[in-house]
Amino acid sequence: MRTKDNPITDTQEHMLAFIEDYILTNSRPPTFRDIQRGVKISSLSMVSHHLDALQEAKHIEFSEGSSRGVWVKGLPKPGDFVRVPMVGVITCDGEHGVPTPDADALRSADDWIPVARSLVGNIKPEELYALKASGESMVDAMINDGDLVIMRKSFEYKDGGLYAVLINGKDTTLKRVFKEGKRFKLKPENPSMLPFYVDAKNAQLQGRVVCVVRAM
Amino acid sequence: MRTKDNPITDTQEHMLAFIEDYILTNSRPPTFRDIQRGVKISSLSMVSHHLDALQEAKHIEFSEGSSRGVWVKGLPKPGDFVRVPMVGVITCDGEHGVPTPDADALRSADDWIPVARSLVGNIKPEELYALKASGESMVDAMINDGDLVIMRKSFEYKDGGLYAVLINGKDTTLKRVFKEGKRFKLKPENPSMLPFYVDAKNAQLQGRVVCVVRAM
DNA sequence: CTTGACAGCGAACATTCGTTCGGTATAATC
DNA sequence: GATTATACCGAACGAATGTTCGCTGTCAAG
Repeated sequence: MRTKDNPITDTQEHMLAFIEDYILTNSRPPTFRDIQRGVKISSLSMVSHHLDALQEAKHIEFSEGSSRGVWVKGLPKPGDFVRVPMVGVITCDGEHGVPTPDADALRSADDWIPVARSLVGNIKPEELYALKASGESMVDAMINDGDLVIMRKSFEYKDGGLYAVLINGKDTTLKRVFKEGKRFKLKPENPSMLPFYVDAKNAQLQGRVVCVVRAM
Repeated sequence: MRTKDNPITDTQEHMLAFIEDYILTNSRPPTFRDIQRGVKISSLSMVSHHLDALQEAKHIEFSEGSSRGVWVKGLPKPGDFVRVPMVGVITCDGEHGVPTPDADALRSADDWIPVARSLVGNIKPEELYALKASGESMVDAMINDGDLVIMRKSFEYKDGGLYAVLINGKDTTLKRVFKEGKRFKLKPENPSMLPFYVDAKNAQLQGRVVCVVRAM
């Protein structure tokens, strides 16, 4: 952490590491006395003094308020993320019922996927939900079996976009969608599968793909 | 937020929203008096009373310590994420120099991508860095132009994995790698491109792809 | 050796913060 | 109307927390 621009002592480096660790563990900043105990600093005024030095060196910052106001710069903040409820699995190949979750279902979801806000922009969290993609039908759209797909419930329709489509009010599938007159063309993005068509009145676009995440 | 299991009053709902908003804004929990001011609660003891009710209803939780110990359940915590430094662009098609960042470069990176820890497992943050993929050569490996690729610096080599390969000590490219005798086969995952070969002693595997993220 | 600068120490202080408790208003019950 | 229960208020208390300040030790310059 020590750079030529901002030389800090070993003790201050230890303090920095302790504060970071404390925040990561306890989800709130430590008090001065927590730091004193944790880094074995003899005097409380020394803690204050070293914190001043660390602030001078731009390694930490303080909140206006008084207690527990220290923060390690660059550490992820709760506001950097959106909790996206993991709602279920969506089959790309076949059609299975994955209803759009209503507000209550979203709130009571057990699985949450934290997604960086920078990935989804300024969308309200209630607008988002996550599905695990199943099947091979979207491989040409770069969506693989097992990928996590972040969906947005409301959107402007754009021809050729990726949508979760509810068909006949009971089956949902992930497809690339084109509007052709009064019907939708649902196109699996896999050369071995053929597109199929549904009447617009029987198809409901439940969500639009805004983000794809794949662990390997 | 109100459910049949845990009915809470309107005031308590407001408190919950306020606390969540406060944490998201200030990166630390509010004090009782912050809540009192924010939700316009007449008495401090009422704040305490309502917080008890909210804890009873399993909507919030308290830390052991005393001050600023309230947390809204389910809210993302700093420890849920790893900061991954955004190091640069890696070309899939051609070869361009993207050195593996050393520890100092990682620490001083300006761009950080927060990645859910659940995606990268228990890897130490220092092991990770992020690159933006450029080019079309990996489309069959589900990596598209513009995708964010999370790399791990140390790894067990597995034949056929995706790696950032440093060639002749100066050019780096993202390829699927196979070992064939004393040389590596670097295979672009694009049917229109041919694999090519480099001597193992001239190729260094800098990192392995552990996660791919794509905003749409 | 003396002096001065400075880091470090520890106690004391002022503010913040969570908790408690007696009193008051409101409303339902008898 | 009297009684009881409940919600509510506000002040006060004690523990916590950040800040300050005088004292001590160390070490180098004079």
